[in-house]
Amino acid sequence: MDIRDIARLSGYSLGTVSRVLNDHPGVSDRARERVLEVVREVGYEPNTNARHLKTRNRASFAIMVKGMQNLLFNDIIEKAEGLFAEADEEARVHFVDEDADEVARAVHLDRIRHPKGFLFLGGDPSNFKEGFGQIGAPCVLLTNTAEDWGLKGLSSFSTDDEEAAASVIDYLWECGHRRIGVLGGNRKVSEVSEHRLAGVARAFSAHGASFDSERCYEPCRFSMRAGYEAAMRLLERADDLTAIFAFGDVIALGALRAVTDRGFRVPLDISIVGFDGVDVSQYSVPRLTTVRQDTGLLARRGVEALLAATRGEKGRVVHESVPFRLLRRESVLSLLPATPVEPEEGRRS
Amino acid sequence: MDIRDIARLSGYSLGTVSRVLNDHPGVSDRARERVLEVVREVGYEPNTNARHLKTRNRASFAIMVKGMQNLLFNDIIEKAEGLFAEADEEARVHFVDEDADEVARAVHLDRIRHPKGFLFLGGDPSNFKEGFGQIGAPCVLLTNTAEDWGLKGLSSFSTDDEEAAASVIDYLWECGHRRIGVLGGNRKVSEVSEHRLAGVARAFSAHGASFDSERCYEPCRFSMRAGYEAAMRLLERADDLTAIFAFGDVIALGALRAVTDRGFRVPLDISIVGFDGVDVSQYSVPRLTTVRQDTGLLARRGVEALLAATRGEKGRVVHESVPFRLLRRESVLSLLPATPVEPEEGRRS
DNA sequence: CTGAAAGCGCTTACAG
DNA sequence: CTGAAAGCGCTTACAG
Repeated sequence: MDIRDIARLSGYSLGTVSRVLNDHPGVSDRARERVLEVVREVGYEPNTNARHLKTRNRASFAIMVKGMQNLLFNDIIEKAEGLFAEADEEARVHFVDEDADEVARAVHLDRIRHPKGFLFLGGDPSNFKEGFGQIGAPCVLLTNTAEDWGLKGLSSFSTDDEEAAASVIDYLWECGHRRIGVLGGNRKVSEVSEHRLAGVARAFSAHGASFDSERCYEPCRFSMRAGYEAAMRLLERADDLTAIFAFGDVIALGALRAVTDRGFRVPLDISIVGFDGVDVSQYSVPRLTTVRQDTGLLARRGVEALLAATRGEKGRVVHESVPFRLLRRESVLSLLPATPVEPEEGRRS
Repeated sequence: MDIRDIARLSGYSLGTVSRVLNDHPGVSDRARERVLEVVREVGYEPNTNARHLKTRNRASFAIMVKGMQNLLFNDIIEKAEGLFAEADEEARVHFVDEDADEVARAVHLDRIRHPKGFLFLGGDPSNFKEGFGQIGAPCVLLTNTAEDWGLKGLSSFSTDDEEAAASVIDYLWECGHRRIGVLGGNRKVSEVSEHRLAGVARAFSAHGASFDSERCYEPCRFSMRAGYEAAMRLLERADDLTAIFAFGDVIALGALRAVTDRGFRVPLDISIVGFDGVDVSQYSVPRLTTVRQDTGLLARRGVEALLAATRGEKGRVVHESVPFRLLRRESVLSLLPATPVEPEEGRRS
């Protein structure tokens, strides 16, 4: 069943049928009605391969997701897909392994599929610096800022990681914590952890202390298993910690389990703070204190920017951060008396 | 940059280039080498639209996923994608809302994209009965059995839901539980819950009791939030339960939180059993006792069957169940003394 | 082993 | 408003 059949069945020519199908002007109402009637009757659907071959009109959008374990991305995917659908655009999600080269994949896709644009969920700066130039389609990066990458044509929307991480440390500090361990990410491949680490260090200095990353920071991938193992390693060499700050909720949840297995209670013995604010974090026991990234806004701004770019609106490249919120739930214990006797002492290390 | 350019650059004809690209026989080594050299040099990639237009060779496989919240599917997707990749096949995942019509989506995709085949993760029998006949491409269903649907050409691989559910009840029974609540699914749209409920009822009868589904069963979707709310409703009308069996780990995790919020301890006051054996279930506090579905095997059998079907190996339709395992972890308390005085009493209700 | 040619199912100037 | 024709980038008999 192809367009030729419809032409024959409707009594109109191939060109007219095509025009009706594409909602082009210059078709009589009678022709339009007749053609649509036939189309409906036989359940005809145009062959997209042929259509795209001809129009060179990019097929759809590609959502490149770095890692399948990171629940934060799940939230964003869900929302972004909805937004694309609203705009009547197709979007296809491609999962790439956390260690794989998402940009190389995109370059390849760009060549063989010609997507309208790419929405990256997470990204490794070195991959981008290496291969980004080869992507022709518009691109937007989410959850990472590409501000300092010096890449033409790559907008990014993210949480201010440094600020957010600093606010976590400030909060823990307020609660009386001084010996704080940090978990997650990989300084070499992910600027996210680099930025968050910078925030941690900054907050420590602001309180007149300094963060010993050698001893108190343990990198790991964004999965529960990795968080579990990393927490174990951390606890091994630093068993005097009173709090752990994980750079992802999934990591925090793994750490929660590890801490428990080591015989500590959360938050009684050790407090835990996560990052992301994914759904699971509010169902854990205890509920996880965490930084909520605004996935809805992230998705919205990203999709809008991408759509605008493909429509040729030559908006300049923008690097925007969306507001975050510290969700104070149950996994952090205040080490201070309920009503501090001398509040100003709080700052002392 | 198209195949014509390669022909010109290599000094061979269009046909020869195409043959090299497709690894067809009847090309001299010299020609092959020369063409590949040029291809490499200019980084040429064939246009898949054009290729598929011509070959009528379906583009790729489609993985239709029912619901984005069900972590069980995440596991299977990850594994299935790996398997497709190994077989050098492209696979594309389509998330469809838990309440949406996955078959209608597939029918549409089948028409416009001509995928080589569909791998369904979860499925609603009424949707299948309605629309399945309109799908031309081979299909395989995972995690649900389609044995009784009477559909030609639909193979399925699943866990024996009835058996597995019965084994959970047996286990709880052994542990001395009699007042057991059940959570999850929707009898009307999902046979999965229907089968599991049948297993529950069967096990109850086997123990000389009967399951009061009116009072002790509460349906819900497969998400933590839904599990949380359903558990709350269940506890509202049946506060004497000593155990809850949830038809999904995500539901169980939501229930765990709800039970905790109602002031009960798990497993001290209420035991909880999940279903699926997803990763998260081993990181919760307490670790979740659950039925592990063998996602690796499910994915493998499913992908193999689908691949075979597209290769025209007219294997007959098969409905297979893969082995499950009851993972006894920490969320179930035995109500019996460590060494029962009269073991044969265990069967009494 | 290689080339010239037809055709996959569409869209879109170009005439009329 | 409508039709006939060219062409999108490829594959594949068919000759040679």
